[in-house]
Amino acid sequence: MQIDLDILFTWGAVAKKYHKDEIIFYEDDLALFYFQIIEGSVKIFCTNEDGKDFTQGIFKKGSSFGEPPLFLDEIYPSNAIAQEDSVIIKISKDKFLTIIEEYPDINKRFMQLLALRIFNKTLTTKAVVNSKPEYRIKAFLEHFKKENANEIKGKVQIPYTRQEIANFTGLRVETVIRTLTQMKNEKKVEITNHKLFY
Amino acid sequence: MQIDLDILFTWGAVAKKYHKDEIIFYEDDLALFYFQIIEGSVKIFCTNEDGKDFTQGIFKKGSSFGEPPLFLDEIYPSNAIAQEDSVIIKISKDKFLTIIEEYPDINKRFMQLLALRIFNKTLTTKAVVNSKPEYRIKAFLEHFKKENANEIKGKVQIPYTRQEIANFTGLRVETVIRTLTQMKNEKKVEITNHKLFY
DNA sequence: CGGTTCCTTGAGGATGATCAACGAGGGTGG
DNA sequence: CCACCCTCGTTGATCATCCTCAAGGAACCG
Repeated sequence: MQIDLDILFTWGAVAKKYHKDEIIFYEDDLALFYFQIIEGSVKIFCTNEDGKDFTQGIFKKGSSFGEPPLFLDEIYPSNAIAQEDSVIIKISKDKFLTIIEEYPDINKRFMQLLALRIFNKTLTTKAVVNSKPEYRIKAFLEHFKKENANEIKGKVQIPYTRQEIANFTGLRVETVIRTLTQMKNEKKVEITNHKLFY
Repeated sequence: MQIDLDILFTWGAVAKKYHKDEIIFYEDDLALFYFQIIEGSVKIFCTNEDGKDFTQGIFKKGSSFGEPPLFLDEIYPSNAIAQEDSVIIKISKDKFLTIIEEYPDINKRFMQLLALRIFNKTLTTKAVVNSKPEYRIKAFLEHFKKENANEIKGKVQIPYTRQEIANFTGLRVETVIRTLTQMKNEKKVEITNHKLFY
């Protein structure tokens, strides 16, 4: 949970429903609100000139998203879309910034959150700039495992389609599939019944 | 200037000289200090398995670098090297975090700094994941111009070698050169006497 | 002038993208 | 229970392009 719901509502936040595939904000929109997910999930992505999507991140229940531009008077560098029917709480930028100032512990947690985002983006960039598909996919799997690090031991099922992995890694579906079967033969991943484990 | 030097010294910071090409920290080192450049410049970079470097950023006089892991008890995801003989002020992580708590305006500026880094990294990732060399280079040039945005009007000279541009974009030198001459023919950049203008 | 460092060009090869087609599973309605 | 559809996974053939390797030229500096 990012900011306590009581606090958000006290300061005048409102919850809004979004249908699956509804756009929450567009690239180049000015950032005017702080968003926090109460129910559902949100994908942040960019589209390049030839229509290929790149997934910058997926955010789940309890997470906030799209905060950085709020601190900068900037536009969004990516789009946000509801991946499923979702309920999202919104509060204006000004109020959000005030909350950040009023509550030192929230402030501190945001600093850590931003630092973590940078850390992860550094790793992502490093992985993605590397041409080799296997390296990119391994980095993606590693990252997923770390995020859901309940159990370091043992294989974890990867709950993404090949297409989604392609969008995360900047590869094409076919390349993802071919690389994964290769990795399977080399025992680097496990595939049972089309389901992927790492 | 990131943190006022008086404050840093009051809290027990020390300045240290680094020679050109001296490593300041290595990837996988635990982050123990806050660094701020008094004189010189620092390059943050990663090296991938086949020895190719990727430049994550270059920091100049007055800037801090390598802060995100301080907030996270994390290791560095990249290396830092002095690009020239430099003087860098160091202060322990604990003291740095204390300063952040004690001075609200410094806190605020750091929040903005981290937000800006995320914003830029989002753009970088977006550019780098795109296969087309021209797009990657254009994004790099755009970014440089924005950072040094004294004069939006008119061409700016790009003070980097082709190799450095290659390291920023994840391309090979030859590809950078060929793409640049192509862009020159299409009047997208200007090249005079091997010097590049955008 | 000799030695670096950087820039440039060409030829060839490796590999990911593209295009086209098909297979497999799951859900729905008749 | 079956027929249909829709999404997801898979495979093969071909293409485009960036990388690689090799060589030489240009600028700069002591």
